[in-house]
Amino acid sequence: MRKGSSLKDRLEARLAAALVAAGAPEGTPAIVQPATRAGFGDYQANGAMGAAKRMQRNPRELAQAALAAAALDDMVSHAEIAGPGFINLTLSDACLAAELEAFAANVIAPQPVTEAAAPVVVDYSSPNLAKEMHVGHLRSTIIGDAMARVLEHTGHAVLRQNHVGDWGTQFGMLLTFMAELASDPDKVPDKQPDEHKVALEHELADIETFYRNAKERFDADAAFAQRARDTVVRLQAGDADCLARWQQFIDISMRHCEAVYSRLGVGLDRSHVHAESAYNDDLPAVVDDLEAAGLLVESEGARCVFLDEFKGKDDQPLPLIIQKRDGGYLYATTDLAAIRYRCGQLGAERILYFVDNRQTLHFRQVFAVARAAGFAPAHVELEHMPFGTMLGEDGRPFRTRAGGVIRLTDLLDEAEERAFALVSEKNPELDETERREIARVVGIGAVKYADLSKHRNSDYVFAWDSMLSFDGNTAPYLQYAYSRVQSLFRRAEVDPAAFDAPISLQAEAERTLALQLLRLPETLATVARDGVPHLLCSHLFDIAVAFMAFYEQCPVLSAADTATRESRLALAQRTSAALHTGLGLLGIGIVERM
RNA sequence: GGGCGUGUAGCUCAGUUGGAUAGAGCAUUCGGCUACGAACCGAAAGGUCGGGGGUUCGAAUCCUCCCACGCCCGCCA
Repeated sequence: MRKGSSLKDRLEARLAAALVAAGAPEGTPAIVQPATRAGFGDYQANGAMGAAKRMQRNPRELAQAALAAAALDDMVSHAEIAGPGFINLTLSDACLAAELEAFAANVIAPQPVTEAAAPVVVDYSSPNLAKEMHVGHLRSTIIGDAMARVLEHTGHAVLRQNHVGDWGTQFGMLLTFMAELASDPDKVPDKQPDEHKVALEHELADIETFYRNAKERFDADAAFAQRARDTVVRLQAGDADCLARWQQFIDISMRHCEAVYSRLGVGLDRSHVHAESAYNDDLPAVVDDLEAAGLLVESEGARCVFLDEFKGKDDQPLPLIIQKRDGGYLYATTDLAAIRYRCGQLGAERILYFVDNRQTLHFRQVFAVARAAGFAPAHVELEHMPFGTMLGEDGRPFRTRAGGVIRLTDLLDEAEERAFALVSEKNPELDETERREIARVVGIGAVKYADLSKHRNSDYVFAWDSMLSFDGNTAPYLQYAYSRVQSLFRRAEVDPAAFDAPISLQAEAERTLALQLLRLPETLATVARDGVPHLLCSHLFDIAVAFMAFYEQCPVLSAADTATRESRLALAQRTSAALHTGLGLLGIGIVERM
């Protein structure tokens, strides 16, 4: 049995083969899925109906023939044809017990990277270093990070790529403002009188404010604006002075990001940064390649690629601008260079972009051009994994009353504060240090889960209360379930990591829990394929609900006999491992008590 | 004007290549702590799946037309 293969996959493979054996065309899927209702067993196969229709055969007969040919006796204790041709399957207790036996190896342990697997590149977070990270960066950062973990767990070599913006036009403005402050500290805007002559380093401690002040200068002073534009040119031409100041700014801004990543428990560090500027030297080569491929066209002074499949207003051809009239490059050029690098140097077989859905058209164009230019060979999958825009509670694109954004730091502070108040109320007997630590894990977890648990493609409304909710389908519920299992082990005085015992499923609640646990691999496979971690959230929630029901109905420590007690402890142990692993893949922490 | 996306319970959202009686959480109502931790559990109530038409054994899901909202459509990223 292959590690990580799900029960569903195995049933699917056997029934699909059986359908073919029963006369269906090669490649006919069995369409196995969890049963839609309890009375229908554990899994159902719906493929016979569609196949029979195409073959003009009686669907129930085909289903019956397939079921016989599949010979599922080793897995299934009861099977029947229902309705127009559903195949309803009930897994045998022996099968469930055997699966639970191998749980640690098949489900919990990461799948080894097999074959000569080419790496999957995950492009996520990618903040613009000109500004401070704000709540709008949560989705890309958190979802991308969870996906990187899930892909690794399911046996892929993953290369995280943080394509930070460090080379855009705004840097001219920022560097000019920096130079001005360095030479004349009196120009520091007097937001507060005592900040009048602060050092540059101190000023840069709040990048968001720094950016706003620079922008104000830019908008108000034409001479300043011109100097800013000149600075961009000098920077991109490699002027040593500009580069030094740029480096200083980038370092400070990167440190801000790293602080946020660290608080969020996001697995990004400097080794994953491959900034826009890193492609600077490649850009002329990208242009040359496009030229050589005969794709470049000059239009209104700019060099563009026009592809037939993209039309703009009035059916006019839609350009992808590669090089501006003034010779400057744009983000399309950098994105093409990145694809060229990731395919050519990194040898990627799949590249995932966790980027705002407003860039959908941009990526469709860039991908198409990358194919046409040969930067991305046909076997490489380029996938934009778009996510929704953050809206305010009025349904308009999000802003604070001051027209700004909410800094991630402030959101996380608020989350921890609320969690601390809650844990202090629920468990005042814990000492403050422990309550602080619990508040940190619970608060951050709640924020992350709020983002992870929704389908990434829908817009979402920024609201403190829903983001910091601790009730219902939230991270704290899952963390609570985990801490309850741990409590069981503390009382039983056994180490869950070392404990094991034969499992025998008697009560209905035990069987339900077992099935939920064993479905984890099929969920992980879907998440890895489609980039949808919300399915993992909802599955972990199902596991937690099943555990809570089991916990209510099935006494563990005071079970009637030792065998039952140990069997239930073993089931609890699987639950603990599943929650630990699942939350870990989501990047959400756990606590032993809360 | 064209393209992309969204529209499901009062609110926030699930719904996996079309499957059987559309599911959760919150809120509401009712019940459960001398109990392996009540951040919990059980139950009830709540739906013309934006609207019309079509495809078929079967549609929230596929096709078509319409409505509402959001985003994108040449030198920002």
